[in-house]
Amino acid sequence: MQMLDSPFARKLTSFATLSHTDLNILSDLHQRRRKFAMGRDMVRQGHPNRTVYVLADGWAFSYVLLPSGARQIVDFRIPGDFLGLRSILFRRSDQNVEPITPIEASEVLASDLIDAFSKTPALAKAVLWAASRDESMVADHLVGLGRRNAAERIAHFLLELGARLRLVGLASNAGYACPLTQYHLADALGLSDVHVNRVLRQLREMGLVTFQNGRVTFDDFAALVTFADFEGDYLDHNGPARQ
Amino acid sequence: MQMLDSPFARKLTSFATLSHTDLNILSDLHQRRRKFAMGRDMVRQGHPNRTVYVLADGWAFSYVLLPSGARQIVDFRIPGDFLGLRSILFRRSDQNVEPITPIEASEVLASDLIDAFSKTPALAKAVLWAASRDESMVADHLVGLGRRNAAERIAHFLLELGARLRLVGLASNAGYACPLTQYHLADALGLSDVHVNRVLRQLREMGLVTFQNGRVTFDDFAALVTFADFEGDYLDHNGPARQ
DNA sequence: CATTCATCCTGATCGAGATTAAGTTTGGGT
DNA sequence: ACCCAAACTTAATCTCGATCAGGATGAATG
Repeated sequence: MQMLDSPFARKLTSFATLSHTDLNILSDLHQRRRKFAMGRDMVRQGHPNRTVYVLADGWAFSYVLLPSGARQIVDFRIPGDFLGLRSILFRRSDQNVEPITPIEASEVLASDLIDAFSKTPALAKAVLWAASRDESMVADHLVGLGRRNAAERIAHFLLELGARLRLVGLASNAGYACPLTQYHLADALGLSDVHVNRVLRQLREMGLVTFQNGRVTFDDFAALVTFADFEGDYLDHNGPARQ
Repeated sequence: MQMLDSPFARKLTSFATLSHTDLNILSDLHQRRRKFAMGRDMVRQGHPNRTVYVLADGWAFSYVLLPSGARQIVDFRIPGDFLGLRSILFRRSDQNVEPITPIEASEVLASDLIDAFSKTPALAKAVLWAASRDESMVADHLVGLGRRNAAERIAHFLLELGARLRLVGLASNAGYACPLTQYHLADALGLSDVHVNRVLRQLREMGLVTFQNGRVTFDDFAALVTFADFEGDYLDHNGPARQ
C-alpha cells in the first residue's frame, strides 16, 4: 500500500497513535493524486475551499497579501503536511497557498474527512494534533518576528525547518536541500530581501550556516543552536498523548 | 442550565452546529469552577498539562519568555475561549498562561474531552473549529508583526480584539472595557512600551481611537477600520461549515 | 547568439522605532 | 496625610534594518 510509505504516513505512524485500520480508512479517503505547477495559487484568499490536500512531494507556502503590496508568508508546507486544513471548518480560506516547486498532493474531501471522525475517533485526534502542531509552529514563527533580531530570526528559522524536514527524512544535522529563495525568507521573516542577503553572508562568514545553491549546510550545528537559542525537541517526540 | 448562558455556549451555539444533547455532554464535562489570581501562571512552559479550561470570566494571555528576557505575548484569551487547548495533544505546553484579571474557569480533563469525541463527533468538529480559529488569530497576529508598522499594528489589534469581544457581548462599535496595560500591548505587538505610548497618543490625536483608563473607545470606527485595513468579517459568521 | 528574467550580491543613505532617562498621575496601604 | 509602586507620559539620542541604486550571474527563451 502506497500510503504506508508516504511522508505523511511516516509522520503519523511515528507517533504510534493510528491503528492499521485507521490508516486504511485514511488511505481510502485519498481520492486522487493531483499535480500543481509552481507559481500558481492552489488556494486563494476569500475563496471557499472544500478540499484538503496532503502534500506528497514538493514544497509550498501559505501567505497573506496586504493592500500595501507587502506579502507575509505564514508558513511553509513540506511533504507530509496538510494543505488547507484550517479552511475545512472555516468556510473560506483567509490565506493563499502557492507551490514553490512542482507539487504532488492527495486530495481529500473535507466532508469525507469530517464524516470519518465518527468512524474512527483516533483520526479526529490525529487531525486535531496536526492542527495543534501547525498552530505551534505559527506561534513560534510569531515569537521570532516579535522579539528576535534579523540574524537570530534567520538562524532559528533555518534550524526549525531542518527539524521539520528531519521528521520526514529529508534532512540531517549536516543540512538539507532547500528550494527557497532569499525573497521567500524575506517575506516569511518580515525583512527586506537586501537585508536577508546581508545577514546570510554574516552567518556564513561566522561559520555557522551556509544558505546557497538550493542547499542549507550547517557548518557548525551546535554553535548555530546556541546562537539562535533553538529548542528543537517539541517537534521530535510530542505526538498525540497516549492515554 | 448554567452552561447555556455562558459566553462559551453563546459563542458555540451562535454557529448552530452543536445540538442540545451535544451541549449537554459538553456541560457534563465541566468538572468544577476554579479561580485564579492575577499575576501567577496557570500553565507553565515545559510542564505537562492534562487539563483544559474554558474561560468563564476574566482575561488571560499566553506568552513565551526568551532567554534575553524579552517576552512575546502570543495571544489574549477572553471569556468563552479555551485555555490550553493546544497542549492537550502536545504533551507539554510550549507557552505560559497568565491571568490579567482574576479568572474564573471551568476545568475539563483532556482525557474526558477526547473520549467524548467518540460519543459526539460534532464535538470533535467544534473543538477542531475552535483550534482552527485560534490558529487563524495567531496567523493574523503574525501578519501584523511582519508587515505592518506600529500604528497600523496597534489599530488593527484593537479592532480585532473588539470583534472578538463583540462575539461574546462584551463590546460594541463604541468601544469596550479593556484591562490591558500598555506593557501588554508592547509585548504582544513587538514594540517598546515607550513607543506604544507614543503611537497611542497619535491615534488619539488623530481622532481614531482612545486607549485610556481601562477602556478602548472608538472615536471614529469607520476611519479606524480604513486606517488599519481591517476585515472583521471572518470572525462573525464563519462557524463550522454545515454539510 | 543576443535577450530577457530571476536570483543573488553590495554600498550609501535614511528613517522607524529602541533605548535611555527623566517626570507625572493614580490608587492602595498604613 | 503620607509613602510607594504601577502605570503612564515625554524628550533626546542611537541603531537596526529599509530603501535606493546599482552590478553580476546563470538559466531560459527568441
